[in-house]
Amino acid sequence: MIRILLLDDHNIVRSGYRRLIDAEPDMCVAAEAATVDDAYAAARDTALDVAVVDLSLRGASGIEATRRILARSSGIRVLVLTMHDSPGFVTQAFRAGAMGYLTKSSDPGELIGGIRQVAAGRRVLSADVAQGVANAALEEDDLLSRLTPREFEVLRMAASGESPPRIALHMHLSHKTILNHLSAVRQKLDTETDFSLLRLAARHGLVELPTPSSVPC
Amino acid sequence: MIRILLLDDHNIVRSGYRRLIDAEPDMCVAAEAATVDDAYAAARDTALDVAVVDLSLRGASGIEATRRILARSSGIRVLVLTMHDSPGFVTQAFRAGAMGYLTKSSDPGELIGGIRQVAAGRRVLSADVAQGVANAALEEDDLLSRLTPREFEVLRMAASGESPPRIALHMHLSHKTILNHLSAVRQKLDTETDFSLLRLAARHGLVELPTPSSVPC
DNA sequence: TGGTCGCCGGGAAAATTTCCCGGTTCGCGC
DNA sequence: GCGCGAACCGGGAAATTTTCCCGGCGACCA
Repeated sequence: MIRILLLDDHNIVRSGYRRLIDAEPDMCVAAEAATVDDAYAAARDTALDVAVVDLSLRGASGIEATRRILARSSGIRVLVLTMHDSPGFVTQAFRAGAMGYLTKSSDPGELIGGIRQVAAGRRVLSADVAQGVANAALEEDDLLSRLTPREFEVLRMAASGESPPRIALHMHLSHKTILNHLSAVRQKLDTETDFSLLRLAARHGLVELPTPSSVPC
Repeated sequence: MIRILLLDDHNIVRSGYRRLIDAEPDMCVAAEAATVDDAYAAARDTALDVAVVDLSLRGASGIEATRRILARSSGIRVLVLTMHDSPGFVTQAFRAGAMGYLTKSSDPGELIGGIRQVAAGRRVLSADVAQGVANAALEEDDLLSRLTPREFEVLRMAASGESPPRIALHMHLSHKTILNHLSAVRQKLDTETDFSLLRLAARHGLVELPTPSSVPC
């Protein structure tokens, strides 16, 4: 019998997983957790074989959860189950010690099979995700390093919401120079829209972005 | 017997919901869909009582789905089930004709109960969400709520990084119409730059933004 | 000393955005 | 039914912005 811990902050989603898993004769959900702390406590107090972990949790990430669960409990394996399919997440997860990575778009059968694989000590990776990882590993060099320091700085200020005139004022430059720099940035980073440019900047940690939790404005 | 349509682009999550629902004696999942188009087709071809709709779909949003489902099938009621708890989403959903709004953090019992309520023609709203909506309604009208559904949808796609031509293609509209919508959005929301517009959208939970962790180092 | 590079900014061409228009559909009150 | 307003679609022209190209400056290096 494979004993399983579910970590996902959505109650309903968790309940659904439980039904899926409990329907299998050789596995059962031994614990549920909505937060990293709860999961940590469960891993300490309960005998477990596999932890099924969501990455996008409120507060700390599933990566952190993975690390903490593994640090506490020696026999356990972690299977990440998330909506994200970015290569970055995948490498982060495996680096943190996960044994498997599935997206929520996978077949329910893949989840069941994946749990068995992971419990047996084998690695698991969604086919759709593997493709992306392979591509990223080949081509992806850090885009931001092509920017000159000045361009980098202008992008940082623009991405944090300042308007070009304000940036110019702040940097004691001409309005026009800022626009020229921004133009160069757009071209070097090959972005179609300013939206995608900002997303790129955010992905590289250039700016911190507001989260839905800070609603009032 | 309440006949239900599930619309969610995550296969595994959908399967979980199905288990939850099929365990009830008086309801059953009559159709599943991963895309708005599939849901539309299902609503046309199948006799249905309630549609359980996720808001964050790849491509078009659940708002759009809600409108299209309701337009096609007269007897059906829509229950939105999503991770988002921002007031903007809630008002958009009800404006599109939804009868209920639950977050995934709700109890599984609330989903079951909510389906029964909605099927009976009563409105349903998560307690946690109601709080936020009430606050937003009191202190100031939510910025995003001044947008029309169409503008909302265009903003959502643009903010998630799609280029205007791609959006036009996806929505079967003219390139020009998208630009006009975006222009209206910029004006209504009074943003100086597209960067600040995207930040605003992110703050209201309109899009999920990439985090620094998604880049391989 | 000549070459390259980053940086600054002006001016004109090119592209985009904004603005305004007419048309359609839908829902609502009368 | 009928008028009314609102949302929606999209074309065309004006207005604005972005891009492109330019010259000039200082720093670094072979």
